[in-house]
Amino acid sequence: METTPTRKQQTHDRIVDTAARVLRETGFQGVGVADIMKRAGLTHGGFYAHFPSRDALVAEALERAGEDSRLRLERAIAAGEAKGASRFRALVESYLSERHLKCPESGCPVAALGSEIPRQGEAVREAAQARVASLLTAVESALGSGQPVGTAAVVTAQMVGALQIARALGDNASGRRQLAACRQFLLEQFESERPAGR
Amino acid sequence: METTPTRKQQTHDRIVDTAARVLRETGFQGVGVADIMKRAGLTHGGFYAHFPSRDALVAEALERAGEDSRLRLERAIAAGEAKGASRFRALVESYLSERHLKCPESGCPVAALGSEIPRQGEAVREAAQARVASLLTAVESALGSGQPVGTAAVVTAQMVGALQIARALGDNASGRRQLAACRQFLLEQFESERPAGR
DNA sequence: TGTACATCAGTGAACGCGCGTTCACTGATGTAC
DNA sequence: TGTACATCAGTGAACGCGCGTTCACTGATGTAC
Repeated sequence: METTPTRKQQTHDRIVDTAARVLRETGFQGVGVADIMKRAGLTHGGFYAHFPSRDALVAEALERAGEDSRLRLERAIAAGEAKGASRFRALVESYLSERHLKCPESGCPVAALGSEIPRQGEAVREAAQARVASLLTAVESALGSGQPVGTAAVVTAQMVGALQIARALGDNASGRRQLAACRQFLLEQFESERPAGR
Repeated sequence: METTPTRKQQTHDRIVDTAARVLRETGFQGVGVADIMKRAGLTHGGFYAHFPSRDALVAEALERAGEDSRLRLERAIAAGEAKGASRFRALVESYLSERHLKCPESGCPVAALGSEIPRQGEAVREAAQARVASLLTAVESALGSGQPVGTAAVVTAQMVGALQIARALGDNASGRRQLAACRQFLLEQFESERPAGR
């Protein structure tokens, strides 16, 4: 029963999308009710017709950001496979790409917000934990079979840490060196399985 | 010419120490002028006799937090060596300890604040970059010689990412599993050099 | 098809609150003679 | 050693501002007949 969305649902969606971008770009505290509404082309007064509180929006935006990012990764993996790369190589090259370094607003929310998660209220923290779990699952599924238990945890930690350190260092030579070192290591270490046809 | 600190210098020091703890516990936005002064046993009015702005305090607190954490790590490494462990093992076991998981306020500021660094003002960002560089150096010096270029970057990324993901998951079984997986991997992979006397 | 009315989505002013910052003042410490 | 004064560190009230939240209202959309 896939009905066409009502006007209100469309607006709700637009607000969440806006917040999902701003959230990754400016952090949890950067999501202000009035600002998000303005960016979505609305006035702030209507906000509470859509969300019971600011935190509810943040939790929803986090979920949206995670879905965005997961789909983006999946597409990159599919594109890589089509070119003959392994799923794991495609994952690593996409996650640790210079594009992801430069554009947190369309990237992984775990990397963009990691250190702030433990300080959030319960609803937001739970939404964030679901995103962490989803990222771990995505990494697990990109790894070839036959990797020891805990490999997804290792790879995920390294990817998230690498991106954060590179972003902290800045979009310059030291940041890019940090990314490249981790990219190279992960591929040498874990790209065990060749794609079909090799 | 090591003079005894004046009364004002002592107070300044106490404020910075307080802020260095609160900063790691509650993040950049958690450092409020009035709150920090109150915790240091003062009223907020006197703040600007010590610092030109809130940001100046944050930058100084970040530096202090980094020094705190570096000294703590060095002591742990020395203690580990005394018990016959390699420097690298001591580093990893200390950085990825359950204590560090539970107590961000006395731990590494890069792990506690990583994702927020790119969004800070220039002075704070520069102080943070110095802390990242210092952490990379500490890891480098704990690694045995003969590791390929970029190994410190790899190890640092993994440790920072592991701690953040573990903290996001919470101080429970899943958080501890995350830590343990990375601890084990790092030791198996990089503990090449045995301490003197073996 | 056209009119009357109810419902709905969004507006904009207002609120209370906490924040960073400023400043006139006070009480304690230190110095000059 | 004791007194008079200058300097210093810290106090507490006040400011302007931005934030999350509330609410009476408006104009558009949809429904009944």
